Amino acid sequence: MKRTPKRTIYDIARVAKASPSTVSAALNGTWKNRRIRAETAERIIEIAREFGYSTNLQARGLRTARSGLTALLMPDYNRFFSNLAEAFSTKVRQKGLCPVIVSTDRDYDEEITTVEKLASYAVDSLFVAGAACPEEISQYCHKAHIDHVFIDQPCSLAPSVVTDHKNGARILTEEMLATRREVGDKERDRPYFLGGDCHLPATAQRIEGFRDIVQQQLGEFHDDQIFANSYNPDYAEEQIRALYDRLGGLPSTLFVNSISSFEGALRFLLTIPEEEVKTCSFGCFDFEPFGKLLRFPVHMIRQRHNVLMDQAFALLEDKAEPGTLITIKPELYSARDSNSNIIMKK
Amino acid sequence: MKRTPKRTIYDIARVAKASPSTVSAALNGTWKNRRIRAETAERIIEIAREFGYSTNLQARGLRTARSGLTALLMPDYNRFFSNLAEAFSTKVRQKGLCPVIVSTDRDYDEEITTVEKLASYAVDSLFVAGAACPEEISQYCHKAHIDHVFIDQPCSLAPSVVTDHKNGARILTEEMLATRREVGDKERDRPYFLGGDCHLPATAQRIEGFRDIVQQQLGEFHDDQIFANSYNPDYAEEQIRALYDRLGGLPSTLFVNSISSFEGALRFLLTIPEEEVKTCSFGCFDFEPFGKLLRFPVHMIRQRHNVLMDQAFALLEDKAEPGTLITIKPELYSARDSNSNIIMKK
DNA sequence: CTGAAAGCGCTAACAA
DNA sequence: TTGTTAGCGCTTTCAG
Repeated sequence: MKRTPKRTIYDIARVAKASPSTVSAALNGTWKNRRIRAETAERIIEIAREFGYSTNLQARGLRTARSGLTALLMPDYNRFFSNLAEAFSTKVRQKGLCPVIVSTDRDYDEEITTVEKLASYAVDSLFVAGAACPEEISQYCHKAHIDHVFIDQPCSLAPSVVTDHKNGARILTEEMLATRREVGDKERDRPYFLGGDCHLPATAQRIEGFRDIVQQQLGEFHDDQIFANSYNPDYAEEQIRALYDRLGGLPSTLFVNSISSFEGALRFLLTIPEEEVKTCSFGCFDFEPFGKLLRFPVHMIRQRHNVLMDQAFALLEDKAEPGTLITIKPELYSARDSNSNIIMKK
Repeated sequence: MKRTPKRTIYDIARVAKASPSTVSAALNGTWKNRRIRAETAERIIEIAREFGYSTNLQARGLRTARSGLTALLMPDYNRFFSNLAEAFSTKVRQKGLCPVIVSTDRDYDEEITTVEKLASYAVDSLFVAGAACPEEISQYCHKAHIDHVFIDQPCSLAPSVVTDHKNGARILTEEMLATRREVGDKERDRPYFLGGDCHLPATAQRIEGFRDIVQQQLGEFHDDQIFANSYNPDYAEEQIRALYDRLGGLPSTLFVNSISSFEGALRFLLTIPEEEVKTCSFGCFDFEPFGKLLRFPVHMIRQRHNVLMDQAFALLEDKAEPGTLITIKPELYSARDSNSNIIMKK
């Protein structure tokens, strides 16, 4: 059954009446500098084709101390990271390299051991998205001489590319205010911010942007307009219910931070009449295709996964300085652009 | 800056005053059979720890003609495949191996070249999900002596595990019928099937299951209850609109095949009053968390990605025969179980 | 223009 | 109980 004992360059060399080194050079393109006769090279390449030869990448890797593997480390396969993974995969394959994607479940130890394992395979470079412990990872990579870059969650010891949360929040807030209908009640006409964790940088920056615009356009802002103690959908559900009860209705403007919080809010919204829901101008700092298909308008912010990835590759190629931080303004998906029968101001 | 010229077993051997082979054995567990003194082994392991030693996996791979890499090939990162990828990743890491996930965009050539590349890395085994060309992939794997298994899209030349579409459709149809409210109009009370491609096996099997139950419970069935010429959302949108116009309202039971078709249907549903939408019993042969958060009941079918993956691993471990086909009954997410204010029969 | 030979780091016979 | 040794398949000086 061993019909294919796997050909090597030695087999080819024998048939081509050339030496292994010549074959090697011919096959991997180095033959121009080795001044090998084009004719010889072509002959070798032809034989290799006939043999169905393919380079043993482990052998090459052992010899060159590289591997042709490019790795992406990420927490899980939620929509955003899945999109990142897809962009990554495409890019890496275009370069003729092999993508290795490992998810580590936001687990500190898993992240470290995974990086160690990847180093053992001599991956050429490492992309780290949404890391739990960026600094440790970066330290290890430096020690192991692995080029690396951070995405979404920055690291002070390496180049990073992240979403511009503050400006994203500004844009979203502006759009919410531009499309809202005031109800004439002071309390209900104040914009509210729901969900996320204000102790985490991403949420904190979004709150900043939100506050900026609110203050600028409405003149005043109070901290009790913010409910940001958890990403948990249950938290969002509770808070919006409480708010609804207190105000005697929905606020006219609600900034929902993340899809999970939006899910919680939606669970509450199911319990009140559709007409009421339609009176509120919603913004969601995250993107979910189904958001366009609800029976009320929702503006959404989408992280540009492709741009983030492109920039990450660029940072690596340019061998950017450790501290380098690139921020990418996210995209607004305005409910105004949906072709739905949603009701808005005017 | 080359502070870490990377330790090898030779470095350890020197310090431990042992031979490289002893070190090797001690470090990879083979030392029991090699009858190495426990004391020696421990000493070696200790030194390795101090050195921060880690095995060069490319060298080991070259020597053993294996790699410790386990690969998953899939079309893209949609929800289902992302879930598969996550299950895969977790399982592989548990085994101490390294997952390699490559998406090939449903491209025939990409699939083949990717398999070739993976073979060049001597991956230990290959999981292929939703393949465009299963047979070719399998042939190549056989030639290259790579253990492989197919998921979702079966292959006659290798073991496969797929979803039981027919029974899934039965379950879904039963649930839709059990929860529907008839409107008293003969035409509108016939169940309809929307979306998918009846020339593809998956859709064909779902139609079979749908028809089975409809015939069994309602006695009659006509082919014009089926609209299955495309997965495109636009197609679904058009067809449901036409149906609505013809019937003078929604049917009381609608089986929507796949999330993309559901999206199309939803676009139409946005254009009619909520009260009308609530009169229809919807089923979707796919799972989407937001489906539970709509303002009307939707029963959903979810492929058991974890079970599919578990079975795929089992097939490989048992070295299952080439023709082996395992079918997995999918899961029903009944709208009856959602804690929403949806309106149903009774 | 081309070949010989060393060696990447590891494992597994085979000796001892 | 341990050491010696021969490669795995490739790339890369160095010598022609």
